[in-house]
Amino acid sequence: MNLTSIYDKKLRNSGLRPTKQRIKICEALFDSEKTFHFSINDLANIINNKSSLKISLATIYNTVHAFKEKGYLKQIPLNTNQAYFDTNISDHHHFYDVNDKKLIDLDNSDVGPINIYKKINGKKIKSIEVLVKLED
Amino acid sequence: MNLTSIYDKKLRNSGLRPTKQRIKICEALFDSEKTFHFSINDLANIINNKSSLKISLATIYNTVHAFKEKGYLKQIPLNTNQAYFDTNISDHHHFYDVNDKKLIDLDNSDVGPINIYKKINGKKIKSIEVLVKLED
DNA sequence: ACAAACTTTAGAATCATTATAAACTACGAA
DNA sequence: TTCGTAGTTTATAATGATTCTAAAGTTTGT
Ligand SMILES: [Mn+2]
Ligand SMILES: [Mn+2]
Ligand SMILES: [Zn+2]
Ligand SMILES: [Zn+2]
Repeated sequence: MNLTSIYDKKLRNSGLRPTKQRIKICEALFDSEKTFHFSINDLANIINNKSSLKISLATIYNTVHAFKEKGYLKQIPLNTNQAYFDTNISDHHHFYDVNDKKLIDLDNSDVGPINIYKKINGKKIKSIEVLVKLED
Repeated sequence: MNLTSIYDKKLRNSGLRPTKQRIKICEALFDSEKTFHFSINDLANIINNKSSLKISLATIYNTVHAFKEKGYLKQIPLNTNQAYFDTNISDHHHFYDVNDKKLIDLDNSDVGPINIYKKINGKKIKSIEVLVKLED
């Protein structure tokens, strides 16, 4: 089974029609071995520079949000003027280099176990994310 | 020594002139025992509802940024469309209730020690912030 | 082939934030 | 105290990421 039909199935299973735009966005996001971090504009450039089929920004926004809903992407909590996403959806954390403005993965194995002792009544933990800021 | 003259000194020591706008912003931020979280708009409402001296949004932005630079405020890393700040500048962390969209402090004592095993050459750790998302 | 539901898109709208530049204020020196 | 300068405030405009709109295009099941 080739990648395109895997994406086709992935999309169908999520209730999303496998349009050529969505397949192409899947290719840009999930073809590579390595995971990566990106802003919407990064992704638009990746896609629209390397191909003749141009995808509108609106579609890229729509698709990234849909993929985030479905759990195929994660958004990284950061104090920036634009949203950053991650194709690495495993439980993991981040370095943020404030000088170079770069994100670096911190695998779960790079961080000791995190214990939260405080409980809030009627609420349960959905995720725990650690942001480690780095400077020179 | 009253609060106003404490703020006066605090501002002078930071190289900021103690204008009536900045004193008033200090009062809104630092008079209370309790620390709190706020957006720029929250702060503008707090100030401009409870007083006859209206302060322009531009000044509030400028002052909040200046205070953040000086370390009198912290910005909280969050995926929201607006910046959130914290008058609690101690080392601490946050719950974010995704249903109620509320921030709750997690004191350092509420979180076990955090160990980061990965090192990046030439960089040092500036801060470690944990965001724990809560859901119902 | 057809109708319905879904999708894409250009362009407009929104809105948080930043920039501009003119009027105002604080402050030190004379 | 008066003056000059640097710093500050403000209304307003500009910016830019994101979302909305509605019309045109596509996919899907029958
Ligand atoms: Mn943010
Ligand atoms: Mn953000
Ligand atoms: Zn990552
Ligand atoms: Zn806090």
